[in-house]
Amino acid sequence: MVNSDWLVDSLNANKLLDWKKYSLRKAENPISFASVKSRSLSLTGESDIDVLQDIDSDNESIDLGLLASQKGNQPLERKKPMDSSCPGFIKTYFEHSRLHFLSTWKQDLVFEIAEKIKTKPVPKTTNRIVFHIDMDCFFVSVILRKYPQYNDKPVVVAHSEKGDENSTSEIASCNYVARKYGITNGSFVGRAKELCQDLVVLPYDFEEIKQCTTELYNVLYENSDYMQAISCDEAVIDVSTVIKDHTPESSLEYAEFLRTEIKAKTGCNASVGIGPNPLLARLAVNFAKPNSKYFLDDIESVLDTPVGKLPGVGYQAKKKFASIDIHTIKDLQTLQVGKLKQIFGEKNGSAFYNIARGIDTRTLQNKARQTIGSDVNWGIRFKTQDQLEIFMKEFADEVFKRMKQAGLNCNHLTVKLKERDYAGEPWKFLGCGKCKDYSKAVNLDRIANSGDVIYKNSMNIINSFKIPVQELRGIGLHLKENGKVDIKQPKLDFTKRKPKTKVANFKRLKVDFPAVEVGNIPDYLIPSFSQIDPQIFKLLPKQIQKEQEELAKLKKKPIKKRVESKIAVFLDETCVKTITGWILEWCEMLTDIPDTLDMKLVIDYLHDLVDCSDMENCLTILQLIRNRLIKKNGKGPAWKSDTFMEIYNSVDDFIYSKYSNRLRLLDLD
DNA sequence: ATCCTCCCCTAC
DNA sequence: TAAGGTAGGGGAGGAT
Ligand SMILES: Nc1ccn([C@H]2C[C@H](O)[C@@H](COP(=O)(O)OP(=O)(O)OP(=O)(O)O)O2)c(=O)n1
Ligand SMILES: [Mg+2]
Ligand SMILES: [Mg+2]
Repeated sequence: MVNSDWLVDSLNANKLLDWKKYSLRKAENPISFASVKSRSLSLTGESDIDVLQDIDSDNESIDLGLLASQKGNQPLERKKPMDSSCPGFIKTYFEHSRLHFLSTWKQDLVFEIAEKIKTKPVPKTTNRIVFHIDMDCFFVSVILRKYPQYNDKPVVVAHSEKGDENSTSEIASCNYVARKYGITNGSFVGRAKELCQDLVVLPYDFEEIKQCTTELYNVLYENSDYMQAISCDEAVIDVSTVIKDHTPESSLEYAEFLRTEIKAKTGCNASVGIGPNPLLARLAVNFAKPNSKYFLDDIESVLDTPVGKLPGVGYQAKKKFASIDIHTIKDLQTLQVGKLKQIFGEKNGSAFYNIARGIDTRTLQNKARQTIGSDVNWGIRFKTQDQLEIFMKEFADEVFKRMKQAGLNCNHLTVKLKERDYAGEPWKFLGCGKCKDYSKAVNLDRIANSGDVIYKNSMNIINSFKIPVQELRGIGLHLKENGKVDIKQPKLDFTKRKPKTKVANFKRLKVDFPAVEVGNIPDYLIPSFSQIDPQIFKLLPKQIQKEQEELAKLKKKPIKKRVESKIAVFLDETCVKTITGWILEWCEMLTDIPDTLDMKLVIDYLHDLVDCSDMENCLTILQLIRNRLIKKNGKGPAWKSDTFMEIYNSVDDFIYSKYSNRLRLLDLD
């Protein structure tokens, strides 16, 4: 029941358009799929957009961003809207984002069911009876319990309190009365108000919703053989043995029993689709709604169903089908596999082929998540780099927090960016509008062990795109475990490069830590001194040798810390400080051109800092080295300045190779 | 051929 | 005012 209006809107003018013009434009310039590739979609005639954009860049953008800066006009001023340039934005944003709740709830449910279900036997895969249960207009049903006077009114749930005519607030859920007016989940309040003057807009009640979900899930879990969590208002259950007699009547009767239970526990209506597999059960629930049940054991009985109703057929696929004159399941059945694959690709092609025939062999599963990430594509407005950095610090901390919570040890970071691709303000209040999308990933070379590691790497990636901060409209941070990457020795000491460490070892980290074989702590976990190449060790200045031996004794402690936190701690500031100390002592002790191996160690270390995006420390150390090797007045032995320049140039080259940025000597001041 | 990176699409 | 998130599947096209 998802509506794609906003997507179309955002791809278009990104402006607050008069609704009538809006509808006209849509009617006159239908989207043509055939000619364009999705990346460069220009959906309507350019001239229209330009004209309309001009109209409101005059009256709207002035209106929106009014700051309370003028001193004289306190009563009249409008507050600056809370956007990403305000510290603390992230928190408020996620507290109010229904889609954030939807996603996190889903993850929680999948996790909970996955744990609980281990005690139940895995059902057979033949002769199944599968129920797909979905609450009717869930968010609305929940809030209507508090407002029974609106039961028979057209009702939606949205943030818009006043529900005024040009509200760009999105409707999370609308009841079936409202649907008669053409309102759908995902439409905008303003538009919905136009379609229906009497529309009642009610607020979210996330607490109550969560409560209902718990009740729903309890009923389903207790009364089924097996279960797959789908969302906060939806689940699939296997009832093949619960229902003894595999007749439609028995199934329907059992469905009615579940619906009654759910109604009793939640006060809300559930609908049930019944089928021999999850696909047909899913299709059946469409026919069951609202407030009923439907038995569907053969796709042939619903061949008139529009292809758009099929799972996996969304906005884009629907357009593709329309463009080749395929409208119903029956139409779809006429297409050969080859044709489908040609249009939708290998996998999707054969998926659609099977769906059209009601074929679905999937079993019910609650798969553990593999990635964790977050996106903010609303309210992203920066004027300065500082604002961006403050935001990113909060964002990185948030994502790191979630990573810990999820129990993942991620070593791979993806940053997603949206860059404004229109003039002025977008159509939706603080929306991202039509954007160019970018993403870039890095291997962290270590498990992300602090918000700071994520922050630094993110900033490097963001900066490498060279998008003016004012143009940013969306930011995403995503983490995963990249088992294919060789986990290198944390290279923050003067250690010889460690040969590749096997993935298997890395994987054990989170499950069975620290039970690693060989009777040793795995060496990729510890900046280990025992593994320093003895030859290199000998070459180190005496002072350093001694310190290393001392430090080696301390090294066992961090392990405990890791066990507790379940997160590997590879580096911390004290570690960097210690090594910086060694380097500086070494600088001061020099009496002649340094040993090449010592040079290499120092340079490697600085490269490592660059590698883990710790530019700050890298530059600081460079600066400290320079201060020790080059006098302010420029005098001093040539070999000293040569030594510094060799280090400096090497680091500069390395940074350039990685980020296409040149250091300037000025940066060190 | 197969893999990798940067996307795009879908569902709720 | 308004809160357009998130995870997984998969494809295009270049690298290997
Ligand atoms: N674009 C959307 C779609 C859904 N939801 C939320 C609100 C819905 O109530 C809930 C469940 O989604 P459904 O697709 O099941 O839709 P409803 O339950 O609202 O209606 P239906 O009776 O069609 O299931 O998810 C949302 O916030 N935004
Ligand atoms: Mg529902
Ligand atoms: Mg649902």
